[in-house]
Amino acid sequence: MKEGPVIASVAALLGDPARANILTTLMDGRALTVSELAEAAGVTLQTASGHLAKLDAANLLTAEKQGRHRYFRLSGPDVAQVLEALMGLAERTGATRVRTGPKDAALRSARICYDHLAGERGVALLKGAQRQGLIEGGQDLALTTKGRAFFADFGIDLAGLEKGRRPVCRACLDWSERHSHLGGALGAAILSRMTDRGWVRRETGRVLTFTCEGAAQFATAFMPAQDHVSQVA
Amino acid sequence: MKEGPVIASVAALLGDPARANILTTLMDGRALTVSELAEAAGVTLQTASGHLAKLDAANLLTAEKQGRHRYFRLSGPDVAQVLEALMGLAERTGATRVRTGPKDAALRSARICYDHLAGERGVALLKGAQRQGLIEGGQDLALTTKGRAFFADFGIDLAGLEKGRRPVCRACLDWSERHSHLGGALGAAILSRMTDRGWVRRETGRVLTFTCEGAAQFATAFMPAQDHVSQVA
DNA sequence: TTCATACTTCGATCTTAACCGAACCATCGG
DNA sequence: CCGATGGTTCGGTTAAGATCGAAGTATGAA
Repeated sequence: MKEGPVIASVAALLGDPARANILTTLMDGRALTVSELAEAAGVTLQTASGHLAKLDAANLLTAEKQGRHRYFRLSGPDVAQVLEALMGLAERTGATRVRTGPKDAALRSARICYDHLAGERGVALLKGAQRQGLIEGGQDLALTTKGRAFFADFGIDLAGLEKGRRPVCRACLDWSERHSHLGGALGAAILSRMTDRGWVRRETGRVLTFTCEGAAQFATAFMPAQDHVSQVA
Repeated sequence: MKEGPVIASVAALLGDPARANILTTLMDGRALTVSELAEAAGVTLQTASGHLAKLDAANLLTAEKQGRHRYFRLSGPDVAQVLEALMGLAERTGATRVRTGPKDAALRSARICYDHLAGERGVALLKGAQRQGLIEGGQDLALTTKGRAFFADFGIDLAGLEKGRRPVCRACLDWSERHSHLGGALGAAILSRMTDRGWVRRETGRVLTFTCEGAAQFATAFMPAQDHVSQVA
């Protein structure tokens, strides 16, 4: 009738457990096949295929055919952002399950949000960068000249990033912490450099684990002369 | 299984047309009775009562009893923000209806987003304030000293706002425009002052209309020496 | 060609939940 | 105390859609 149904159709799409599983699985930014997603969602191949068709029709996913596989990925960072926002709401809702497993703790410590670092470490990264005067602004973020030098030194091609359509700095609200972490092209580039250097390793799902040395270097780089983040098992 | 269901339960709540209608009706920040919401959603009283109970249980709404009425309102600005975000997704989804009625145009021009100004005018307000150097930052917004003087002069008690828990400046993504408008305590205060002064009138639903004089004063205040926003019927 | 894998489409079943009628509480006005 | 209005609870109906088995299509390998 009014404008309600407009949001209802999207929300209904996200409201099915199988589809929600598919989407959250894709939140790490990778592209997965139908069978992989079916497994992740806990449904059969046919069922998953149907769900993916719907999500694709709604432009929440993009499909890519390679041989006899079809790879699906989130169609953009904005989709991931809405999903994170919903997780935040879910937390306040009380729907979040009480049993906080070990994997959950790992997730809170460090995880991938689409293609950048999230969780405690992600929030710490942004806070540290702001404290050091590399990035300024609270909600609309911008690089300082000092920051430009720092990240160039870190091995990031800023000019290249700025050519793209994607915003360089973007504050992305973290559902587990209550603060923002750094998204955007820069956030993605930083994570990419960190994996290149072996600071961090991708586990199953969205979990990221820092190597022992990686954690130390991360700390000296982004939060010098400051308490380090407590280690989480 | 995974973490999907966490978001699924919330999303499913938003995914029913009746409930979506209820929520979007409440997006103007007012508190409405069960019967009013039933009417807005196009369902009977009993049905609406059931929906409201669910939304209340999920902490998306807060209820307030007054005599034999029960007033419901959104439980916070963050709920409204998620709803706006979903509208944004809906647009990209193509689910947005093609028939763009006259009311739709009015909505795009100026509307209430929870308790602050949104739509073309809302975006223009923030842009103007930034251009004049009253507010700085792109995503995390902050008042400049010049801005503090300006809004104090505008009749806003900044010290009072800063005492509250609510962030003073907050960028809120606009679903119709593609830019942010100003939310937070300051956004709410500005709209409040504008209605006090008779610049703007609240229509049915979320629509806001500027008086002729109000539009002029709005323009001189926030976008001096610049093209004015085109008038929308 | 033939077989196997990856996926889609179709059809039937079955669960969920939205919906309303009717009856039941609560509050207000007299 | 009574009637009227606003809201909730209950039960039965109904419609939507999630699910999977089975059959069909496309790609790759042998």
